Amino acid sequence: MKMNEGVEWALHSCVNLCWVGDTAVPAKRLAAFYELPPAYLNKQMQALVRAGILSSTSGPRGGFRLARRPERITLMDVVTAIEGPEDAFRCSSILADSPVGESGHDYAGSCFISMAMSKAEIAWRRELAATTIADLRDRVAKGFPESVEKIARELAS
Amino acid sequence: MKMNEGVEWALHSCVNLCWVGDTAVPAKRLAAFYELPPAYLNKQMQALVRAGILSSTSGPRGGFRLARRPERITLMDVVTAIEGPEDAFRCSSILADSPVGESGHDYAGSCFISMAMSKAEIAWRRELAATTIADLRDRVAKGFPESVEKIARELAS
DNA sequence: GCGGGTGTACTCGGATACAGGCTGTCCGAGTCTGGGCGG
DNA sequence: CCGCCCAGACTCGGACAGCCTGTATCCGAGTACACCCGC
Repeated sequence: MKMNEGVEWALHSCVNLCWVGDTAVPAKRLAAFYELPPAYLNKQMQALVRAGILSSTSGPRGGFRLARRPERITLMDVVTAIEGPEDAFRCSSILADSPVGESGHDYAGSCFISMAMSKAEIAWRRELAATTIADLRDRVAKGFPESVEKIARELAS
Repeated sequence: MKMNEGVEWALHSCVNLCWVGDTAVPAKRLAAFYELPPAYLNKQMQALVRAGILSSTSGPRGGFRLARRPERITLMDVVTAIEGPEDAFRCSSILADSPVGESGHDYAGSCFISMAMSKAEIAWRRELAATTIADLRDRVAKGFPESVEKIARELAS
């Protein structure tokens, strides 16, 4: 169970986009900041666009920008955009194939094991939804104020 | 991010092993209960043995049994045994390759993004650790008492 | 000098290869059982 | 009748293929800019 590496890239890039105001930043420059493969980061950004987290512009002076205020973007939004909406644990209803189960029945909501695993994932999602990109931005601004200007300059060049 | 299917199999099998007392049940019979591939389930059971959750016996009348009381086995233990101890989100310290980072430094404990993701995973793990195999066993006993005897008989045959 | 048209370069977006891990299978080592044999 | 020995079968354990998702890349469609030409 390994999370898509794009989640980390997407989160870092979203926070970075907070510092450049409303100007669009191309994937190439976002990738250069962390020395990431530009085309692959572009693929991840596309997922964020489809999820309505970013908006994209083509052509010269184009690129990506935040589609809404950072206060309205949670970590949960970003994770879901990259990983998809499905839970990590998926009840395959093996009970349906057992002597004590009913064939063809969906046990995702009734099997105690599935319910316990779902409860844990909900706790995880709740925690992710409680933090926003703005929270991260503020922590960086408070903890490393000297970096902010440098990031903005690097992404603008 | 999809969890190993063996986790579901292992959890079901652990609960089932609660009903047979201290007798060993071979992987072949555990697998037959859910019509699972026997050799592959055996592979997952091996992981539980390595984690000290089950004990195994070779030869006729051999098989797997719980290595300790179900009250002492949490869902977290089983998940860790199958999936490994690593977190789903792994900080790759991309900050170290950025203009504002220190090359070679490990940012797993200082990067705000990594910290936020870890906090969510801890909530998930805490929830998993709060439920034991005994809890699941009791819920089944309370909710489906007529199934218990049937399971025990099926696994003994 | 000014406006319009065109060419160019830039960027996103999706289609296309490559790799690693999960899924599934097979065979060998070890062990317990059960029956046969000898005392 | 009892105890020992041996053959057989059973089970775990690790080594070996196949597939599917994540990783990485490339090329085409669309667009905005900048330059050039004509008025």
